Amino acid sequence: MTRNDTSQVMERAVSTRVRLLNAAEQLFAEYGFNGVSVRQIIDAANANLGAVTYHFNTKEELFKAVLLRRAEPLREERRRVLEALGAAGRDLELEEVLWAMLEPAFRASRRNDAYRRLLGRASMDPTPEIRRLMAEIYSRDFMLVPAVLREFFKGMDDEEFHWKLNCFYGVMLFVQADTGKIQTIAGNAFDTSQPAVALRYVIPFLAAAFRALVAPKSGGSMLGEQKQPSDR
Amino acid sequence: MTRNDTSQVMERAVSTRVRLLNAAEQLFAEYGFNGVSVRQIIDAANANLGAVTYHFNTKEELFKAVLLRRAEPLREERRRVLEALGAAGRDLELEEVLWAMLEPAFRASRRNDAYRRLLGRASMDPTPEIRRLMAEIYSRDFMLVPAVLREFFKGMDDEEFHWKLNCFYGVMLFVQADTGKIQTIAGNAFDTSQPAVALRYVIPFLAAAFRALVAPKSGGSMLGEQKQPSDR
DNA sequence: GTCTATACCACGATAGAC
DNA sequence: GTCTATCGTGGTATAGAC
Repeated sequence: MTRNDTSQVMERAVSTRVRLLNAAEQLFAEYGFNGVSVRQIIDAANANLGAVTYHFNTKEELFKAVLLRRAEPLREERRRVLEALGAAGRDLELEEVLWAMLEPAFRASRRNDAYRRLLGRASMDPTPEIRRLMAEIYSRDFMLVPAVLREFFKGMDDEEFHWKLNCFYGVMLFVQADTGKIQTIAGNAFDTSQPAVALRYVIPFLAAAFRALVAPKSGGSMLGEQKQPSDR
Repeated sequence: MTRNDTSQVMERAVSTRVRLLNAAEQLFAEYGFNGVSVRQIIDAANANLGAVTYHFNTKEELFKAVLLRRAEPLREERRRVLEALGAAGRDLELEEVLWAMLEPAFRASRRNDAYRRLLGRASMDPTPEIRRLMAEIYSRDFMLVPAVLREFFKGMDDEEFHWKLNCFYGVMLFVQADTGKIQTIAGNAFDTSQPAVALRYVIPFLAAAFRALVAPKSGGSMLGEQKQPSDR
């Protein structure tokens, strides 16, 4: 029946809501939240300005919806990879745990490559509203990393552990964000978009860094002192 | 004479141009280029909208002027520190070179604490215009790091060296940017604003990471492969 | 319920008065 | 050097078509 055929075509076509989410994901990833106008998004999605208000209310809630669509699958993937490692029934290596944290976030596909960059870039965005939003959506994921890694460094004091975590996030988010800065040094032929290659170099980098010894505070390490001791 | 007194007061007062630069530096550091309006800046600087056009032409050129004011002194400071190390007349340690790269950028003072965060945050900004601007202003500084570090790892192939550089920038810029993300894990009492403390932990982290061995490509490193060892 | 058309005020940029 | 008026565009809100 023609009516059936027509409705099937309608169902196969992507809804306005999803077209808006897809266009917003691409554009926010490329230009940041404040670098994209709602009108750019509706043009790319072939939609009307009011459709954004109807489906998402505000630009910020559209941004949030873009993130939420992928957040749960990513969380699930991390959980699955960690469990698969644990199922081996032996003590895990630090490198394996780092892999479980990074691989799901680094992985690219036709569907979520924009999300990978968006996640990295939005996580480094200074805007207070964006920072609040990221903390709201991803706080559980943030907590997973220290919870799992702390086991490997039980003797380490909190200050050192937190600084190493801080550096860890810098590496993870910067590689995810893939802003092209390294290409200004290494040249445009240097490809940072392949997750398997990234993991090959980032994991040994981070593993060695976490295992690094820090000189005890009392010791007179020349590195910790100021050059001019003039101001008290 | 009252005229003299008045003119001295006038001279002691900061010029509109400098008030605009100071206000813009603070606000851009906090909210990012696109997160601040010119009208916010002129309110904070007690200036008029037209004064921005007169002194800087556009918002983007005001942003550029904010960066340029501090860029040359920072470059000079890096050069000075490197030379002071070289003057010791011996082979440098990797840690000393890292210190020369990081300390001038991390150092905080009443005058440039906002600049430190602005530099880190703007360097991670995805907006194409900002990226172009940063490359234009700081390309020389970018090049200094690989030029100096390459000497320590002459046997390392380019791919590995560039990936390690990529991670290095992630750590440096994220620590500089000081976005407060780590505080959502470590708590608000965790202080990341002290350059001497940051250097104490970041330098051993990076030094160990740079020295880390990466398994050769041909070798069967389990980390480079997919999770399921089913094949073979 | 889903979307279109339109109006509102704040924004960046410009021209020109003072 | 400084300020005002104005233009096109931005995010948001709403009335109403379907």
